[in-house]
Amino acid sequence: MTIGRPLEFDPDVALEAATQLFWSKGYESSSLQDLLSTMGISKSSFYQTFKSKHLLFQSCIQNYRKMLIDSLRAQLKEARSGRIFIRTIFDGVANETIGICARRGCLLMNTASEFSQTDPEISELVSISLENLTDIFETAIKQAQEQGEIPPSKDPRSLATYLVSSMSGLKNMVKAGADRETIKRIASIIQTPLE
Amino acid sequence: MTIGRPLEFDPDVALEAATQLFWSKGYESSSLQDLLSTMGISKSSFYQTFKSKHLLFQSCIQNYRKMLIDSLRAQLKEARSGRIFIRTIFDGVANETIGICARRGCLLMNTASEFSQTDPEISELVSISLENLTDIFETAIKQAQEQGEIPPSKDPRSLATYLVSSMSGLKNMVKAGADRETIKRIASIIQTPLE
DNA sequence: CCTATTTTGTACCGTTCGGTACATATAACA
DNA sequence: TGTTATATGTACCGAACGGTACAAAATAGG
Repeated sequence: MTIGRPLEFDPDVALEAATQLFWSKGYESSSLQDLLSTMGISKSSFYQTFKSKHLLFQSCIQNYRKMLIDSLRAQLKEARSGRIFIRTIFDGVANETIGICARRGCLLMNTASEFSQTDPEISELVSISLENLTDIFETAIKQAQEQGEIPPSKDPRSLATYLVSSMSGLKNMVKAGADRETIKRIASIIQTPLE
Repeated sequence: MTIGRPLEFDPDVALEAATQLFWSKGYESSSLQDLLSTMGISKSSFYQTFKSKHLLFQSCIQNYRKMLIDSLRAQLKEARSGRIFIRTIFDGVANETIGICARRGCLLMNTASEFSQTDPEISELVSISLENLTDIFETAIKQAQEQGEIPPSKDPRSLATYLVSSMSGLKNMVKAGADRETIKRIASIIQTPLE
């Protein structure tokens, strides 16, 4: 057992709460007060455990990255084919126009947009995360090519980065207020280069 | 002649300077001090002429919108065809990876991302501006269809919104740090649904 | 029970935030 | 030359910002 007074909160739960807040409001607009309320801890505990707002944010990005990548990997594994996986992901964005957590985009893309290379550590984290994302799409594309769903002539890596870019744009359209049907139509067109 | 002491600065020049700052740093991260230095005016003049930071921002979006739309319209007019216009626009994004004003994306998309529907007036302004953008792409697509460059079977409006979405994603990839060649490749794939 | 170790509550830090009040300066008009 | 109208300079506002100091509280080991 560790010595000293035990923590009165679960750091993982608090981190997840912070991640959700940053996801919804971005870095600058999430004040320390906002974070403390959302995480349900005091200022002392905050700085004791997470050191600073900036370091917490980095942890949140890592947390989000892991969550996202794990989820996508699981979905790809369960999907009946690489092509279906991609279709499911893109068509699913239309559902982000409704609900309580709607129109918050993707934390990684939001961060890329908010910081745009002004912060080295953040840039590095975002870059790595986006590469992970690209890797998954690339895997899905290669699978689809083996399954004859995508022409083998197409370069998987290029298509994958194209999909990441397109996903970023699509999510930003959601943030801009586009309706469900519009998103569906765009998502459909996005996938035509796969044919 | 107007009565009273004359302005010691050109409001249009100051507005343009503010627009550039908001474009580079976003709304929240552009402090009043930043704005005053960039615009080259005093706090008194600022509030006298522009009322508030928020109202100034709205004016800047209008200013940006006008600038962007006018520029695009002119380019479309000069272009040898609708298809070439689109190609020029998308391939040109690769150049935004270099230079002093690089990686700042598009003020409209940046604003959509930063505010994501939290501010009614801003949302409205962004929506209208994006519609204007879509209109131009739609015009270009229709021209291209008449010129036999794009299959007439494709719906111009859907393709246009797709292009807006794709442009948003592409610019965000630039902000995320993607290199010139990557952007070029993505830009190329983005245009395949036009064939 | 005492000490060592860690967490938490409370008060406080200087800075910056966007915005305002008001006196002063500069112009046109009578 | 006042008078009126507008613009600028200076000082200031309360609130919020992220962050820190330090004492009190709670645990484990001796």
